[in-house]
Formats: sequence, structure tokens, C-alpha cells
Amino acid sequence: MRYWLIKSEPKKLNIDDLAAMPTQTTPWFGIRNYQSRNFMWKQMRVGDAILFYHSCCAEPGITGIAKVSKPAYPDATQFDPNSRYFEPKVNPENPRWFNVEITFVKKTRLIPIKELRIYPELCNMRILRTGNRLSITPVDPAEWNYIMNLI
DNA sequence: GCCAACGTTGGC
DNA sequence: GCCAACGTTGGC
Repeated sequence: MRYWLIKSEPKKLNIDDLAAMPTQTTPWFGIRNYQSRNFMWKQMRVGDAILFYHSCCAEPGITGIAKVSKPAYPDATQFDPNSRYFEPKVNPENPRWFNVEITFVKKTRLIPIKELRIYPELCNMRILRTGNRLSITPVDPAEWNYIMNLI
């Protein structure tokens, strides 16, 4: 089993929105970055654990835990002309973008990015690097365990 | 709103 | 295939 961190803008989808969904599950659609796509497509497995992170907001930080509940399949929004993620050049026989589905597990206390920066044990996390724009990043098991003890 | 980082695009 | 320009992300 692997560990991940995924960013979400709380204005678009926050941890409470996910918890309030009928099945507490959503496809993680709209990812248009090859590295993030490849993580979902090639590496994520059902049962992998996810840190749910709020970005682009007043208090960026970890706010909850989710899990991978369905393996990657073609992202439907790439074929949908009404979607902002529509990609006219992509042929349905040869999809370019994929998404897994994720399911809510629990909320945590907010662990702000400012706090994460304090701990030397977490200093290698991708999320803490300036300019890091990857919306899906692997989390080291040691980092995961450390964070579980902060909750 | 600023700015650093970096992925993507497109001309050559 | 190189690389400059451009666009986007995201913390501050």
C-alpha cells in the first residue's frame, strides 16, 4: 500500500463537501499534468491512503484522510464539450487523461503548512518545496506515520 | 497582488 | 530537438 497527498482548493471541493456526498466518493477528475496522471494511472491502488490537503486558501494545510476506492479509468471531462477540462484533440479511443476515485475516511484537525514546516522529519515532503505545483504527490511511510501522530 | 517555480507550447 | 516565451500554481 502506498501513501499520497492530494491538493484540493476548498472553494471547489473541501473535506466537508467530500464527507457530505451520498457515497462520500468522487472521481478525481480534471488532472491535466502528466506526472500526476501517471501517479493515478500507474501507481495508485485501491486501498492506498491519502492526505487531503487544502490549497489556495486562507489556511492551507492537511484537513483529512481519504482512500483510493477505484482504480484509474479515462477522465470523462476530457470528452465533454461543456466541461472546462474538455480537450478537443483527444480521441475517445485513445484517452489521454485518467482519474481514480477517492472516498472520505475521516477529518483531522487542520495541520497548517506552517506547522508542517516546523518538523525536520517532514522537511523532504514535496508539498513543502517552494514552487511545487504537483497536485498529487507520494508520501513516504515514515512521513505518513509521523503525521498520524500529529492528528 | 507579488513572485518563484516549472510544465507546456511552438517557432525554428 | 532546442529553448524562449508563456501560463499556471500557490504560499505569502
